[in-house]
Amino acid sequence: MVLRLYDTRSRSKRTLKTLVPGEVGIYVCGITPYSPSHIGHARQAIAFDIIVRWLRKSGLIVNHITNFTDIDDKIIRIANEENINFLDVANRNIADYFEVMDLLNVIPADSYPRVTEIIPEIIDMITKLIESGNAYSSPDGVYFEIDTAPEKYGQLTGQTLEMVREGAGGRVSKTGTGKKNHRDFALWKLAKPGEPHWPSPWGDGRPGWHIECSVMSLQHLGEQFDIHGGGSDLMFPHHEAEIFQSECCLNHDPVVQYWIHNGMINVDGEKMSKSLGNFWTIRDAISKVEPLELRYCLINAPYRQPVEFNDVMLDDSSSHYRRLLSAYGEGISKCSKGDWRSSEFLQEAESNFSEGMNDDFNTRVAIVEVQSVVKHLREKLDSNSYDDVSSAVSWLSEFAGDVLGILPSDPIVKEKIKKIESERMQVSNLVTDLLNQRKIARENKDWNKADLIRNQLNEIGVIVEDSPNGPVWKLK
RNA sequence: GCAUGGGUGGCAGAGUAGCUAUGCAGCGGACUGCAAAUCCGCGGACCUGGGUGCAAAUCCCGGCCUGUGCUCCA
Repeated sequence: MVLRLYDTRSRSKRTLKTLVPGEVGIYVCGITPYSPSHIGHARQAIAFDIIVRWLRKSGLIVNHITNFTDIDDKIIRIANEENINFLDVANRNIADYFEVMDLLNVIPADSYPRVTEIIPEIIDMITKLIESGNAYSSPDGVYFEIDTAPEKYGQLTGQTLEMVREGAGGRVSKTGTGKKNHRDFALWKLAKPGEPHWPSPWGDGRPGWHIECSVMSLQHLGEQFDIHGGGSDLMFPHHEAEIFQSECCLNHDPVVQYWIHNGMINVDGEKMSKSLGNFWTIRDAISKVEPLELRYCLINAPYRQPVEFNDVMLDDSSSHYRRLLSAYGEGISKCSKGDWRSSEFLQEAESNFSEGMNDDFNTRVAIVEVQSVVKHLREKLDSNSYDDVSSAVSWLSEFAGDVLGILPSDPIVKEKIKKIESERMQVSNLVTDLLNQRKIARENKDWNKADLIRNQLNEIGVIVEDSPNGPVWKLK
């Protein structure tokens, strides 16, 4: 089967053909750790997590690199405010990132390079860019000179030099300083008093924002590599700057074969941002729902679309998610996994699922198939046909679990079931007693008393459901 | 202003020419004393004006609305 992905540069879906057959290198721009991670970071990490999972599932050996920009203006500002070292700010937020990503079931990248660990390599690349005539040193730093490679402008956003010249309007004047041209961007910034800095041939300072990614991708993935990803808000200027740097330094065109960008999160129809006050950290969200419910919510739309996020959306997706998990949990507690390939229905579901994923990682289509298998599983559970239950469970484990990452691992599911069992045991006698009383009341058609007992049970956290085979109860 | 996406039922959101998307919500039914859970069924949509086609939500042109980018941003 052929995997097609949407390439921002060509603005079309292209068949994935890797530079080295059977292997794929993917570089994803990570976070600037100046504050605890928000759900936009979660959406991005989950989107690329699933992309990587699917590439692996397709038989490719994946090398996945995600970076941390652990030095920047905002990190410095916060460090100064709190009177601590800038690395303390970065480190605590990186720790937070790893913690929440683990909760969200994001498989770690193969490497997480940090800017502060590759300063010599950055200086090397800047040196090369000066030697090749693409960069120049000025009184306040080193800049990349756009006019040395004008043909590379606007490859991702479609803008031309003229457009920016005109459209920049009032913004042009405030960018000045040592630049020859307002469109040039910084490779090395000389330190102002009190700022963290590293020595360089051009004076003490620190790297500009874009150069790190060119250096890191080169280091880990080579002079040319397959996929470069990131949020759509990074297309300009960050990723276009990377194209200038990498291609001019390495003399390859293109360095990156496929550019893929995830959509933003909207709240009330607008991009989530701190200034609008419509901001959710990951911890905000997972204080309301389980982490995997959040994960489920964030893959409801294909990765390129904006995701509309609010309480209602979160509630909606968690209610379906619970249905999925309860059917799955019931399934694995009743029988071991079988072989889904023995079922025609499940083969069909697999085929639809894979077709969706191969069409630019369409998780929405994939979820529809998951929903349909859950429905199928419910039917089989209700009719006690355990061969079918065990094959459906194995399908879900493979696709909803391994590929989409929305199921907890079986030990955790079983642990949870066990925990619930033991909690049940603790109240079991009391509940049985009350249920007997209720049974008698119901037999006497004393509905008031029966409902009173049900309310009483509800207060101690027990939900009673009357099935055709008598009452079933569970803990909230 | 320029660039680049999008406008599908109450909500979310697939679908690029002919065949029920799907989920949540709603309605009806089964089951129930009621409720819950589960199952079955139903209704309801393709921004607008033209064009091409036997056939258009789907292709082409115009209009309107809207998101994002052009400054740090996942």
